[in-house]
Amino acid sequence: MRLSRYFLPVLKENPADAQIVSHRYMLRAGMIRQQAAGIYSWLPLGFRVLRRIEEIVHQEQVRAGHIPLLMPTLQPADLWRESGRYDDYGQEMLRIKDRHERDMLYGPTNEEMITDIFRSHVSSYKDLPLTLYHIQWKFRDELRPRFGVMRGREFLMKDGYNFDIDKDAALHAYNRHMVSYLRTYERMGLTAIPMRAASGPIGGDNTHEFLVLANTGESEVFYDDRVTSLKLGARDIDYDDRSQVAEVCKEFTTLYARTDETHDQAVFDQIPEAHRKVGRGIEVGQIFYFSTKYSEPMGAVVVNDKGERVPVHMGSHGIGVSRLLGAIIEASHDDKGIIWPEGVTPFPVGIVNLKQGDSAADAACEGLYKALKAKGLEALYDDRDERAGAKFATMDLIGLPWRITVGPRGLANGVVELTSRRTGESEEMSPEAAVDRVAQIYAGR
RNA sequence: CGGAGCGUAGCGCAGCCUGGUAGCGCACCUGCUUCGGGAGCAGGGGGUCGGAGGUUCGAAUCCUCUCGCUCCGACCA
Repeated sequence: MRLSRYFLPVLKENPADAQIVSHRYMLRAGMIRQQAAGIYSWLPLGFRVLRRIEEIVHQEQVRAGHIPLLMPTLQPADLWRESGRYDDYGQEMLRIKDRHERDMLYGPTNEEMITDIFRSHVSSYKDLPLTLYHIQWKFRDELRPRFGVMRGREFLMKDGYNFDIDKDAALHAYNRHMVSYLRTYERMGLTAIPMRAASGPIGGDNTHEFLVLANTGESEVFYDDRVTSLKLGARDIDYDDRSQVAEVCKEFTTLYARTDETHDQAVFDQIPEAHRKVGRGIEVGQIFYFSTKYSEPMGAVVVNDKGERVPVHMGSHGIGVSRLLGAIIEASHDDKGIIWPEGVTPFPVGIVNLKQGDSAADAACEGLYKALKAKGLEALYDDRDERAGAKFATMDLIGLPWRITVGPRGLANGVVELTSRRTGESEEMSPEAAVDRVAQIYAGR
């Protein structure tokens, strides 16, 4: 993408309403535009990152054996009357009437609807296990939206639902989700710690929240800091292998890590003092096992191998997709702007032409741009007629992890500069070498 | 929802107290100079002062109502 033809409305000054760094940078980098309290348009740069995050979530869900579908944003109230949540949910649920005065609602979550789909089409234990998920916009009419996309009213969420014949099978689904989530967050360059959580209005007694450590987080967290060095890495996981998956979960949940909701000071005090940490975290996901809470009232039953009709065991599992943008920025930025991890960056690399109009510089940039494209990498080429300082400032702000700087001075020696946004370190090399290096960095992305 | 505050150009703000017909910086447009970390000079365009009533010869400014947004607290992916 050539910046001169892109739509990237960056701001030099900080918008007054943005209180936290991720919100400020998302506005300044031209990623979002607020339309109402807690409701945002996604401008091209923000939209690219959102799509990228969504893609990673999809890939890891499918890898775990979960099946994508898509349910609507608007739902009939009757389904919610069946589960009893139409009255329980309160003002957070946006209620709407259609032209025939039928009660509708903008879905805050989809347990009822997925259960309805399940009960109409599945009737035998032979069709289990089954996990369906979607990534869809939700609306929760928060009392107080704030912090940009971190706490919006409209937000994009991945929500998945497992249907299993018994508790053991459902707990395996729970574990499978935990592992797939760990992998999902790692691919985004995040350390998200599973912490035992309290169940909210969704219900259930087995639940973990995934927290990204950040001092702007809304939850207070207590943890043994050795959890932060646990990594899933590239290990090969068979998601159908119950014991292997359970082992991974055990590895990641044995060390103490809890939010203020479930914190137990007595247990916490037993951690060696050097590892005992109190901090703040951003909740980026949550998994639940809630047994037959929805299947029973809504009649989601299957016939088991003895010919008996039994309610299925369910769980629901969510990842806040739009919130993740904020969380990633909170975890990865400096005073100049965002620093995108390679996994989610809107463009893999930026090209800065220091002297637009200089025939050698222009030609070198064009060559780099095309060579990168040939390797499947779409660079953001700053071909504007701006001074070097303005171009650097823009690149730093929008946070592309790698930058190739091209100027007449370097070209006279046959080199361009490859700079890491994270470390600020630069290395001079030939344009061909720069392309190869970038391609190597993104190999297997 | 309880408490506090703010709505004046795309963004950041001044003007309001003490009414007299709207201003500054950034951004934008034109020209010249400049050009390896947000350039300088000159010129220019853009605003129903959130909205509706009211007071007044006259309202961004005073009064009433209303809408929106933000912050602190209690709740949530």
